[in-house]
Amino acid sequence: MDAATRERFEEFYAVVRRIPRGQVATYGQVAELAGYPGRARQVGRALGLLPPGSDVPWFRILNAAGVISLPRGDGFERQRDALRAEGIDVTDEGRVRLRHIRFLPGSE
DNA sequence: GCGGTGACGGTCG
DNA sequence: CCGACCGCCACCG
Repeated sequence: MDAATRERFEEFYAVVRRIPRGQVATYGQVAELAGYPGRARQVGRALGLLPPGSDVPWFRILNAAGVISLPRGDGFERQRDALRAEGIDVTDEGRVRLRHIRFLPGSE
């Protein structure tokens, strides 16, 4: 991984850290806010590299449909539990009401 | 270097 | 609501 990529991933993390408790954002939104529109895929890649116990709230990131994108399994359940732990309604399928809890810059 | 893969997403039908 | 297509890009075999 080159320096430019690491730098970009750090910028993604910085955006994710700004998302308030109880709110969520989409991969594409994080990429856009970081200044890299169209690179939603790399946001997922970056979040996947986070070590356990990171201060980056990776679990507040969902896909554009408002659904957890992690494949079913331990990771999927950890994210679902983390969201519920902060009062967010999440269906067993991992869907939230995006329109109601989406992070909107400026409404912080 | 090439092709496939995947924590993605907008557009169309 | 769903699937197909295409654009995106780091990583892997």
